[in-house]
Amino acid sequence: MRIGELARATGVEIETVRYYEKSGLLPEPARQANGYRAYSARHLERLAFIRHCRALDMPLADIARLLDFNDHPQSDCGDVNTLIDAQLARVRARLASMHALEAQLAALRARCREPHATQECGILHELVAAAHGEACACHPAPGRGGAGHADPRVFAADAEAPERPGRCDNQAG
Amino acid sequence: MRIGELARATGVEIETVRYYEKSGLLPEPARQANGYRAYSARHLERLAFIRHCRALDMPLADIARLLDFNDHPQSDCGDVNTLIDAQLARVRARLASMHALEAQLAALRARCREPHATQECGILHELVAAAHGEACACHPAPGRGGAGHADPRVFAADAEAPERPGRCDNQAG
DNA sequence: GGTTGACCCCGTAGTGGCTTCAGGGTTTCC
DNA sequence: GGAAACCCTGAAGCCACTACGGGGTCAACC
Repeated sequence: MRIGELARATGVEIETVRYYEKSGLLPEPARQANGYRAYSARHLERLAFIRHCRALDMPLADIARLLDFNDHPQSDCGDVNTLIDAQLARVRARLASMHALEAQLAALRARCREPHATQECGILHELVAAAHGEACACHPAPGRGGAGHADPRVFAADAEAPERPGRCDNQAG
Repeated sequence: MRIGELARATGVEIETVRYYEKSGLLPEPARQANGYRAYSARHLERLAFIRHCRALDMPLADIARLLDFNDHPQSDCGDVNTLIDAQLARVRARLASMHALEAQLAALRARCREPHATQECGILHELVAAAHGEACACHPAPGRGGAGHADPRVFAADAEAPERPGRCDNQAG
């Protein structure tokens, strides 16, 4: 099985397959006489597994660990739970902030229904007002002490990040 | 106002402030005799605006365009609408796929309640089965024709991406 | 046998939005 | 006067790819 077939069979792009190999997720396949990669059924299986986990938005490092568990069935699977829990926590945190985000954007969009000069644009006025610290959905208090902005980092950090100083104690206004 | 004060006032990290300057979002400030950056109220305002837009998860390129509209109040604001609409569409598409994701992860997690050997781990079994093409929440059909996996690219592409061949017609099994 | 086109190889660089690092200088406080 | 806090710059690292450049291989067709 050549790389193109493998790619078609799993729905993973050829470049991505080579990338997984380089990153150590997919073992190096045998080579044909001409240097082409020759994949086995085991590769197909493993790549499909990776693909599925990626569809679950897991980081490659976590997938590597799952593959490792899979390769060593004797080990305790407690860490699998932890791993899935962490992923679930990440997804839920993201989901929560994205709901807030959607509400804000929808409200923002409602401020401007028809074309007009930018000067009177409700959207820009709202954004500027919010930036000034006036009330808005994600930025309630005009000075200090409010819940403040949703932290942009929530998409990257959250759940298992080591503690860091907050960035949301907005004092402008 | 030095960079540290600006950073504290807006809740943006110092490095990020410099990064925004380098990317052209924030105009270069004046310098003190010792070379330190000296920011004005206008910078504070602009950075707060950027921060607010980033909290709305807008790409920096879009923010640059909003700032440009803001700087030219005479222009028509139709593009502001388009921009917010695109952002809203992106967020909604992401939300939808994240909801599906959460359901899958929760179902997966339910397969494994207590510690045991990896060999009997319901989570791994489910993942492997799914990768094999057997039924699972995101991968219903055992061969072809199902809705297939959620496309990982949905987080990057979606809404306004140019048409591309689908990657989800999984034929493994 | 020459050409076309599909397929494959490799290494490197680019994406976005930062973050970190290395290696310095300046200011402030005790 | 020495330590700590602050500031500077440029470059590299992060993630998970994606794209590019420049080449080799192979089967089919004229």
